Amino acid sequence: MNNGVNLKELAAELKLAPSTVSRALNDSWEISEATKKKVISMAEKLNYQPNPFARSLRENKSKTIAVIIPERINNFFAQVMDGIENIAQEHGYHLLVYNTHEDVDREKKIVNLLLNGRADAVVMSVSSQTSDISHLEKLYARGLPLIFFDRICTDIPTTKFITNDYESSYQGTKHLIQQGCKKVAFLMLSKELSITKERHRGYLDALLEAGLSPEPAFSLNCSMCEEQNIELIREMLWSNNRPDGILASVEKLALATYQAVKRTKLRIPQDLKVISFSNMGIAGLLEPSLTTITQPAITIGQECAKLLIKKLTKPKQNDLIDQVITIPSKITIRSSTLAE
Amino acid sequence: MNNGVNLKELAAELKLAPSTVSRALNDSWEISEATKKKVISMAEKLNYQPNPFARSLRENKSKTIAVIIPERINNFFAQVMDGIENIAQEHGYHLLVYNTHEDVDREKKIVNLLLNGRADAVVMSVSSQTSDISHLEKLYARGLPLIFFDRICTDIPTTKFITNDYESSYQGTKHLIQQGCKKVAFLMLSKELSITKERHRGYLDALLEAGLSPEPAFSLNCSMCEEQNIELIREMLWSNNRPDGILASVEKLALATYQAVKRTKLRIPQDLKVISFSNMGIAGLLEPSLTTITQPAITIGQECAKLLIKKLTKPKQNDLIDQVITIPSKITIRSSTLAE
DNA sequence: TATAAATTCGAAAACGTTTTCGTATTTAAT
DNA sequence: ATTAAATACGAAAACGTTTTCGAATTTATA
Repeated sequence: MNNGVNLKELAAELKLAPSTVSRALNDSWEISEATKKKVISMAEKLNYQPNPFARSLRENKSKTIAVIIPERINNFFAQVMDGIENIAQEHGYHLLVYNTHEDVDREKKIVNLLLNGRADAVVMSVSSQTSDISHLEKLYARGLPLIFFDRICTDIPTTKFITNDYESSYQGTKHLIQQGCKKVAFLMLSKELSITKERHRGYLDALLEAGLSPEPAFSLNCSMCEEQNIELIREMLWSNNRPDGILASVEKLALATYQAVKRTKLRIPQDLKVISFSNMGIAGLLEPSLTTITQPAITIGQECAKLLIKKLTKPKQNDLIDQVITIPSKITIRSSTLAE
Repeated sequence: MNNGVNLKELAAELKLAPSTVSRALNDSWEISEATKKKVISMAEKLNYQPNPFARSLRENKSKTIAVIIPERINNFFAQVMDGIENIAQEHGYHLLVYNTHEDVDREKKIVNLLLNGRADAVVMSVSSQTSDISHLEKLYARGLPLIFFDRICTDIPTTKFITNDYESSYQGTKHLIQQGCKKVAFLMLSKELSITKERHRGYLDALLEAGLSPEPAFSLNCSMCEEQNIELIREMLWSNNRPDGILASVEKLALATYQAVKRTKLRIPQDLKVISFSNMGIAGLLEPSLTTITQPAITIGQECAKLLIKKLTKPKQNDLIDQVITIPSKITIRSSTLAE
């Protein structure tokens, strides 16, 4: 409401020109130490707060980064956000946060909102329903620094941060096989997602290497609806050719699996072993405790922010070159994959 | 980077004055329908995007709401955020999100950052370490619309949204007693917090009503350190005068309790019954499943945003009067409080 | 001592909008 | 036909910064 004192008033109080005061506050070499001190102390006394919009308008930058995630109630994305915020706060950047709720239309609207330069850069993970990427291409063409993480968009030539999806999935599947599984199922959110493609490849390769033939029906394409997923999994578990192991490519599908199992007579891990990509803090408190592939979420967020801020502060030297940077996950073995 | 076409260029293309174009786009009555159509179609053709900072500077508002929470990896706060974002998106508002990590110093820095008018309003839940509220008073004095939720600041005369903390806690404690508990402990994050005060009152009153004398040692003041909390709780459970029931005033302390119990020979619910304020989606998947008091998080978020936006769009008619609005929680009884 | 260079500051433009004020044209009223 | 009012638009100011350009004073150089 009341915006306090502005630069002109501060200058008048000091009997100086606004330009001088501005330079003094920005520690310009053109201003003597004596006046700098006077200006700064008066600014503190009057509690001067520069208007961010005037500054943004003039400098054509907002010190703001937009973050777009598909889900907020999600340990992985929440941790990434914390990582981004860590670095951003350190450098005086603000965070505009948007949740697409896994909805492409919402994603498009949000991306279009960012076309006007409200944020200096965008870091995002695409929704599971995103196949048409014209909105992202438009954003990229606009020249706005753009970084993807986790669920990346391969066709946009910029830097992406992911975990070792293929390798982790391969190792996870291998672990299931080593624990005695013969029929391993793979649970995915959407075939479009970069992570499902890579993780599915790792899953398939591990099967083939073990001489197991991948059953098409065991690659289960789930939806966004929790209850639907549970029923889908339950049906698979009730079929006469049911899997004895499950690799969930995202956390929520592991939880859906646990719920589905509760609707059967099956026991984990005796009848069904479960491993999942998950950043749950309490995987050890589930019954049975869940074997997880944990992504380095905070690090991923930090690296995204670091790179972006480097690009923003030294635009000449740094370009977001078209590359995929991989930070490995960590497998934690718990009861859900215990051999008998 | 490239900001596209601006108002002046758009006006030149149309051979009109910038003022006319501005008015046409803002659907002013001073402009004829004919020119409005011309302007709008040309604006779409050239993909004109108004500069948000120029607009903010001129209008002295940013269509941005700042949200300050103490923790991001927290089901309750994540749900509240989703609720806020729902309403905000509907009305074209953007969300600046800040996480204090339960740290007062961080909270102060963030609040000071908002003093310059970057956001049109603030909705927040204070950190557990906040006792000195001078920074909040300054923010309030600044005239910025300010709303608290959950962890409120009673001394700031504005509108606050909470759940029925006292009543829920009272009922939760009563439930434990009804299930046979004679010695109920209360776990809190910090004595300063509004929610702990209210929830503790409810706890005490339920004990007194049942003729049970509150044991001071059973009101356990925990810290922010997960491991410390677990040990604190474990020690309490190992004492020769251990509680047989626990009411956790926040979710993370219930989880700490579960971890602590795993380090003892005790069983839930046979030796210890547990109930907790919690918005976990998977309370039913814990072993044993956790009896919860679930706050109407999404609704709280939505109501905060609704009220704030009403205040922002019709500033004259709406004031954030000094009142506490209560939206009741819901108790879901599960295995962790089952009587033998 | 005269001149060049360094130091320190001010005036004004610029960023891209919205809005106040003014004005020309058209329509209505007498 | 004359005047009043309504309609439709333009010129310019304003929002609060930063920065370009210029100028005055002081210091260094010859």
